[in-house]
Amino acid sequence: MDQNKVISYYSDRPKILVAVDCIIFGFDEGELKLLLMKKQMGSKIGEWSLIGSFIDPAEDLNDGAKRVLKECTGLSDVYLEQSYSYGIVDRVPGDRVISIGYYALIRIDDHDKETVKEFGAEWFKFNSRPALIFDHDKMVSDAVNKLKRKTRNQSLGFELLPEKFTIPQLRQFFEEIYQISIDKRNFRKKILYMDILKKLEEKDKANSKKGAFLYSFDREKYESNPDLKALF
Amino acid sequence: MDQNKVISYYSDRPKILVAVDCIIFGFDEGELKLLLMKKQMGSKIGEWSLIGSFIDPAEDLNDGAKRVLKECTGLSDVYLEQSYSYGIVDRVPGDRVISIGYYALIRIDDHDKETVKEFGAEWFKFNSRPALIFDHDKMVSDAVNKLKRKTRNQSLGFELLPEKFTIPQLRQFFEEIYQISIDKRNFRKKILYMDILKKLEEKDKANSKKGAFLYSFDREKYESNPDLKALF
DNA sequence: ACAAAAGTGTTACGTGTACACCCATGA
DNA sequence: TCATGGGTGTACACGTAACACTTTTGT
Repeated sequence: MDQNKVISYYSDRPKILVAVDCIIFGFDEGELKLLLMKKQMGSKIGEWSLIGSFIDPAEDLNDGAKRVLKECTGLSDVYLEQSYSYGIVDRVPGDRVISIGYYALIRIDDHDKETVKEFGAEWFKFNSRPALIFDHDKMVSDAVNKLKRKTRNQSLGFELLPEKFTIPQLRQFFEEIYQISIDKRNFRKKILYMDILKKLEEKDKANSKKGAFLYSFDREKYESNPDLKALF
Repeated sequence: MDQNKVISYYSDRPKILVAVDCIIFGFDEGELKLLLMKKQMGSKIGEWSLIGSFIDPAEDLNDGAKRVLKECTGLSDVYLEQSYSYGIVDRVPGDRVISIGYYALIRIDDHDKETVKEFGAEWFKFNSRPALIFDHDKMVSDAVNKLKRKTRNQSLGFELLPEKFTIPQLRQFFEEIYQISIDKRNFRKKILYMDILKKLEEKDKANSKKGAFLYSFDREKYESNPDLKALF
């Protein structure tokens, strides 16, 4: 028996269309945002949808999601994670398409606004986004739930914020994601106690005359103490 | 424009084989167990593998996973949840197969031992399971991580335990899943305080002369207080 | 009578939460 | 000088963790 030869055993089995859809989050002007586009082909042309693509048989799932992200934002080094797979037979009318959802977190400042525009994509405030085609609304809500869990247990929030941010900004970020209000004294106390922020010498005076000190996320310190559980 | 007609738009796109693989957990004799089978077709015949199947284009993903579970255990009303999707191009040598992992929790007492035997499946202690084919070991470790998280935040443990169980058994269950030891006084105090267990009049004398009272999970009470976070 | 597991309470400590005032600055 | 957001400290309540002895009963 030739154990090392690689043969196809399943070439006769029925195959299925596989797609990835990206739930792309951003954070800007104190609000959670979502990148969407108008559907340009197939059914439901002109309606709003997540940004996705079919997967080529020669392409890894993850690579497919990265490709989509690169195509529509120009970015390639962003936080990207698989969220959930959607496999109801008639989720896309007329074709059997399984879709794997990926959610991405990007700093809105960083990305290439031209690419987005050319691509026909648009940023929406999360709380006033349009209804989406197919099961994409479900995909979004699943992804935002993962985002909530992850921003709480891991350092994920920092992927959405700019490199330099103030503590009030960071607090606002959590307040927005969770739709709650957080005591500013306790928040500052805890986040500084965690010792995962680097205080910079600069101040950001965009929001007040006094100005708030800027901080940056200290990834090294974080690695040795990855527990953000009790922030609020 | 005929908006209601359902047409196939993507029939020319390349398709991919899609499979589901089930990570089936049980709990018995104080130990976490895993149901595995010897591969019977394709490559790697005779090596241990998760129990899976290809998905038919006319079958929902979830239904495929349910079908697999029914075929190998005879059970259809069990806890079953999607865990993660695996899509590296060469994960299965010779064919492009995307696999969606599902993990199931079953009460070992309940299931049909004959069906399992006929199917060629076998229960392994989690800690002394054999190496698995392809990326199935990764699938198992991803699933057990989800299991840990879920048994902590939700009531999931009760899906693995028998209908009636003692408090020492329940504690042993958590100790096994997390590989830690838990103070029995504190554990009892907390779990009873949560008020999600019904105390029965029977005792289980299997493990001691004195006997331990049996309890059952009170799903109704749980629904109104689904917070198990602080058990240990 | 003894071995083996079940069952029970109290205390010390740390963490979370609530809360009000001063500071710096630009207009 | 005043309006605005930034920044600070303390007291109390609560939950967690540590810990040792008694009870029951089959052999």
